[in-house]
Amino acid sequence: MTKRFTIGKNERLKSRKAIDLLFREGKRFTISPFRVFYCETGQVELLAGVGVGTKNFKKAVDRNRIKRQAREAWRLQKGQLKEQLIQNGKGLHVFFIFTEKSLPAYEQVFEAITIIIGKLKKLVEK
RNA sequence: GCUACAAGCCAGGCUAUCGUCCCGAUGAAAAUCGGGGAGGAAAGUCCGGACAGCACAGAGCAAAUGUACCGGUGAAGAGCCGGGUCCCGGUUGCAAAAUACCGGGAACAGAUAGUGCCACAGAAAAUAACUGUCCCGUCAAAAGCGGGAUGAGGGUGAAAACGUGGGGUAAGAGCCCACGGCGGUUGCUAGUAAUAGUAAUGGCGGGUAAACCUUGCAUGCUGAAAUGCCACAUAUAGUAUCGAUUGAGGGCGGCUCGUCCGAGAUCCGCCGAAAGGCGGACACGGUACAGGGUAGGCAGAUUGAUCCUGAUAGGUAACUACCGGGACAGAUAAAUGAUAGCCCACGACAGAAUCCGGCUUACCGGCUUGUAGCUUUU
RNA sequence: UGGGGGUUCGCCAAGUGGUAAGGCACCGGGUUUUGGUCCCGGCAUUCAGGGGUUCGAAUCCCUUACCCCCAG
Repeated sequence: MTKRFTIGKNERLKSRKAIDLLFREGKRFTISPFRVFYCETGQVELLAGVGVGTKNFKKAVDRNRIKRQAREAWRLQKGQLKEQLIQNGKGLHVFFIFTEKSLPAYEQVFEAITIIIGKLKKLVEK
């Protein structure tokens, strides 16, 4: 119960192969600053990753900041989605890509992740 | 105390909760506990290395690229320190082009090795020609014409054939002389040297080498996604060629020696009377090509020419030697974040990816030291 | 990580040391009853920014900024 807000090594999308597969064959949708790729898997797991393009943000500091904000928002809100997956016996790979060109506020990112998780929950339910 | 400049240092702090990467301990595991976790520029990639692979395992020449006052320093450099020469600015002073002091700058080898270029203007942009001046001839004389001498007088221009004065001459010219300027050669003195001073000698034919170039020196090429190992995986593995001697010729970073490959010939086997023709298999190993598979892990890889600091010694200094103390992240889709509170100067530029030494650029503000100026007090 | 190229008027661009071509667009005038077409004229004081070499830089050199491309 206390370890719900984690984002450790085994909860991140790490394999290059899995990411390539996700981009090639996964489904996708766009919600304000993010484009989301997702793909259901057989094992019970929930892996996530974040990316920011060099084209929109030239400075590494800005890219790191957005990735950290997105990861923080995901960490705090993914609990319910994971419980649902465990109940249904499904797994899910998710990848976020930031598409805006200006630096966002943290609240903006947090709200966007809330909406995305709501949508993912509906998709899992089907 | 204030202002300006230069150099160096710091780069918000603390507490709580949640979260993250690495290391250690406990544990069968899950996990828990403890410790550590971006910079002065981590950046640009402008230089120099370390390290690794390939080539050569050699020598010489050429090309290409870079570089260029001298000495030192350092692993090395286009870095740093010191010195020289030239240029610019300031101060003192009646006066500072050359001379005193202070500060700043310099891609400061060569223009008498050669080639090219120098718009417009100007007679002419480097060799002359044109115009002019003077002499002679022609002619009664002048002009004109012809022959000869001469070289800066010719409005320009960024730049005009060492400058000024005198002599000299038919007219002139460094043609000669005096003073001054510039650079060459030789000698002496000082200095490690660049160079400076001085004497003699023989000159004074613009600029541009960040135009080509010449001279000296340096450099093999490619970069950690390099590279090595293990596991998985095709495949009881496809094609070509090699694993005897000589050798036209060809390749090896361009060339030569050198070295490697090599049609053909020789050799062996078969056919054939001979000439000649065909073949040198399989297996194993090497090389090249085609196709297929894998794309996980470990090493490289984070302590090294290390950095900071104190004392001593050497040195003008950069720096060096030695002794003592302290510090140093290590991921592999990639770690430092979020929330709340308090304090203050209200927080800039900005995020490691193989590692070091420099340079350059970005930067809110604060502190220290030095120099100069102004003001106050003694 | 390593390498290559570019930046000239509002847009497309030429210009390889000597007054910065040209087209489109724009502005003014003419022709026409009006508009279009056509004709004439105008439009770069800073050639991405800074510094240097040169008598003289868009051009040569150094440096900074931005943009594009390539290899794996």
